[in-house]
Amino acid sequence: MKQTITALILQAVKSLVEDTSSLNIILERPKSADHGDFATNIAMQLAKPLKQNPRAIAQQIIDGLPANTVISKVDIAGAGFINFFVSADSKQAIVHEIFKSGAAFGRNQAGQAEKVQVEFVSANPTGPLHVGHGRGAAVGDCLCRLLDANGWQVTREFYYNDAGAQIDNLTKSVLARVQGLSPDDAGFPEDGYRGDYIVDIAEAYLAKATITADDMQVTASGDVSDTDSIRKFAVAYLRHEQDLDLQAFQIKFDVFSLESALYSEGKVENTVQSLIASGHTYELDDALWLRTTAFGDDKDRVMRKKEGGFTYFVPDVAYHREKWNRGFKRVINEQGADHHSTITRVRAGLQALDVGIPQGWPEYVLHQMVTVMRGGEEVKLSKRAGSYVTLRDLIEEVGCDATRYFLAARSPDSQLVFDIDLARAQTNDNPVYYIQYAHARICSVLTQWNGDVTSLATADLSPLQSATETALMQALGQYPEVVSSACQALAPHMIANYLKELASALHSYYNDTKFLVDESQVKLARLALITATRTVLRNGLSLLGVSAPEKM
RNA sequence: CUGCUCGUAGCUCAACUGGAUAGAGCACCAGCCUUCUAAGCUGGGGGUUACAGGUUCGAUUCCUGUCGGGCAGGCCA
Repeated sequence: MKQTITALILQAVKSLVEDTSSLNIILERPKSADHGDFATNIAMQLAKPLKQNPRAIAQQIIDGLPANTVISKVDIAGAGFINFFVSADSKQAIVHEIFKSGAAFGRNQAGQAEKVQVEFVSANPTGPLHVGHGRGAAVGDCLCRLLDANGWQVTREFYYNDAGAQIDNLTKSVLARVQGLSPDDAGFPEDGYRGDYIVDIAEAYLAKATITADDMQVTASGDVSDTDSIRKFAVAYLRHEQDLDLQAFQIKFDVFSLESALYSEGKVENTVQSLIASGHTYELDDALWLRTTAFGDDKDRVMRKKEGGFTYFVPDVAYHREKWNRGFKRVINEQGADHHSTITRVRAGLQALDVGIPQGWPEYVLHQMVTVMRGGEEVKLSKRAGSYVTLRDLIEEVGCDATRYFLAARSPDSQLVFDIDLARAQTNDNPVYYIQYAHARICSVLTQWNGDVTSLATADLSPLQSATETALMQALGQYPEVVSSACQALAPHMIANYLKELASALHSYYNDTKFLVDESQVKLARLALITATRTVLRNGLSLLGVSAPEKM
């Protein structure tokens, strides 16, 4: 529809301008129904080069429009907008189209089945997942679903930082608990993790428990001085806990990558050697530096410390080189905004490898912090103090659907306030129910009709003429565009906003019009329309990973 | 101090990436169930889009500055 009208405008403009190649005809959907179904600002764009009044140009364009059956009326409005009113037939056609495509309606092939990897969550195995991880999980998973709907071949990946200082800290903390120490006792690690889950780990360790996580199985030795066993057990224990968190959130990963594997397989050392060979490093003060300033960083960064270990961004670079070598021409990292300073460093390291990795690779989607409120006060997220809201608690309190929706329905780059009392007390007022309710209402009507839904595919739609019906059909027609632009902007929240609008159009229709009327032709047309709406609600909700219940 | 980011109704958030009279939900007021689910609908009040300039036919959106919040700025991760 949009393309058809754009082509018509282009035809008309060609009679006014010789060179149309630089012209970008923008067709948008006006907010107000008075302004038609589509509008273009092309006349205003042309006003300057043609040195004419925009409204006069608009009139010339209208006069030059080829004959067609799509447009029923054209207006000039405001400073020179051209408003197009689409004929009723053309609007109704969307219903048939949805019946034809079904679950595939809204999907496109823009990605051309190319590989894309999305890394998200990637929490350190030092504690259960909290709300902040939940936001990353919800946004990341929706991004994957969006990319899939846009024809990409998606790999979901979780990266474990299971090497380094924080794991040492975890080990020390568990060791202290195993030896019967409490955080207030002398000898408990100063920066140790104080949460109760450390006690759970210690008890399981002493009970010689066996833990299965992803691809590994670990049995505790129970030896109170065996730090190596404690380390392995603690990491496995927490990975298992995180698996359960993700399971409760209905998120599955295709690949788990381990930082420790990068070391044991020599890939970190390899990357360092490559960087040295490329000539972008130098020795200073007994340390090895990478000249990241050559790639846009504000200062050079240490790679190998004086004492010998590598700094954290070195394995990060090695890891991303691996991603590149695995054939991902497109990689998206979904992370908390507190990691933004690593972006420059990782990209600089990859550039310095001189292996043809593009400058803006990988892409990043950063989400801002989640502030948790309880009892009108902010709950500080402190892993050390052990005072924080776990993702699993949240899911148990407000449900998986509501939690996912709440965390994905907002633009990632604005801060999010998660009021636990509100989410718990007003479960029924959560916007997700508004959308699901629309779906359940449609299901209920169809159940009472008790006819063959597939037969509606060929229903005569000409009775659909009212304002609420027109508004609903227009909303349905927008869905494919929303799927496309949400993917381009890497903005899953656009889907959530769209679904709210679609649900609103359905509820208005429901209250305004009775569907199960005596007159058969009218009844079938209306049922066809709401069935098409149900399909789009389902398709949209599935992009968010939210269920579409038939009863509520 | 420097960089990134955000600032929209009392609160939580939108605004199709520069469009027309800035929209929803909570909360407040007034209506709508003998009719398909009232977890809904209709109407009303509530705004100098933090502030000051600039760019242009047109700015919540882009640029500059100021103020305010968040996050970074380790040979920590």
